[in-house]
Amino acid sequence: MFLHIQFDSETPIYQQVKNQIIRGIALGELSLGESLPSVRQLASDIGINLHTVNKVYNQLKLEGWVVIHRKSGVMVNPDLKANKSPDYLAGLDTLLKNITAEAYLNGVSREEFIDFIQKNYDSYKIREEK
Amino acid sequence: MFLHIQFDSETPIYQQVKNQIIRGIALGELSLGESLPSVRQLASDIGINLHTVNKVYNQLKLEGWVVIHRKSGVMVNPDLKANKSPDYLAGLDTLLKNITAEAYLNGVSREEFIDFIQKNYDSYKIREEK
DNA sequence: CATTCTGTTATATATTATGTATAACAGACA
DNA sequence: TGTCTGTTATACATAATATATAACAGAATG
Repeated sequence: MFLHIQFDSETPIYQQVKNQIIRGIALGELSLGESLPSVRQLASDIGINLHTVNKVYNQLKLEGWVVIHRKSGVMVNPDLKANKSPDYLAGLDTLLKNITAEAYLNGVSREEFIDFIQKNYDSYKIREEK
Repeated sequence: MFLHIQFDSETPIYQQVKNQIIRGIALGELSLGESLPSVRQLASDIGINLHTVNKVYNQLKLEGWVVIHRKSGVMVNPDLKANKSPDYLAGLDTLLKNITAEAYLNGVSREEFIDFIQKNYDSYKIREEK
């Protein structure tokens, strides 16, 4: 797996795992329909508790990123749907307002900021399941 | 004051207050050198505890957003300095990678995203102290 | 000098979030 | 029958968040 967890980070472990899985899908490192490790396997790989992984998978399921079948386990949702819900957009709005304000005050120019966003977007490409 | 706190939010109160003060500076709603309410006053206005506000002011001081003088109280730092430290930039990098990945998967186009960033930046302008 | 306002510190308490530990359950599959 | 899945239950420890009450020390003002 491609996960790198910082155990001394202020960001909770489960949040780091969750973020990296979602990013993995966007980058195409995880294809749609691809199987993810079992809760026990991933927990063992990272060196964390089973329940922490289970929490991640559960949230990913609730948010539609993965589907879970008994026994077959967890896989990236083969039918990912765009979710521009009002709640999501409202949260994104607030988040970006705060981040850009701080970046502006810290001397990050609009051009720098946008260039960074563009480079990120250019690296994203959903990889279809085979 | 211009603060609007959502008490049912997952975002901690102190974090909301902190974000809104920083954003207030970027928007020019707070001028450099402007006095902020005392810890007790602001706590009373919002309807929260004195210590929660004190925590905010303390973090803002440590990060250089405000200066605090005994008795004269808290004011927006008249000599704000850009802080593009490696730590800050690394945190911003990780944060934006995660946000853009999720936005991409949720169907927010690069153009939409960038347009939003631009409009934010256009609204920022530090207001100098008089 | 006494009052009043500052931020600050100290204690204590309550609730929630995070993470771990151990165990067991039920479905699916070989 | 084992063995693998996710899932649930229970318990525990630690940290984060927020409140409550009280007191302290510096600075300004009457």
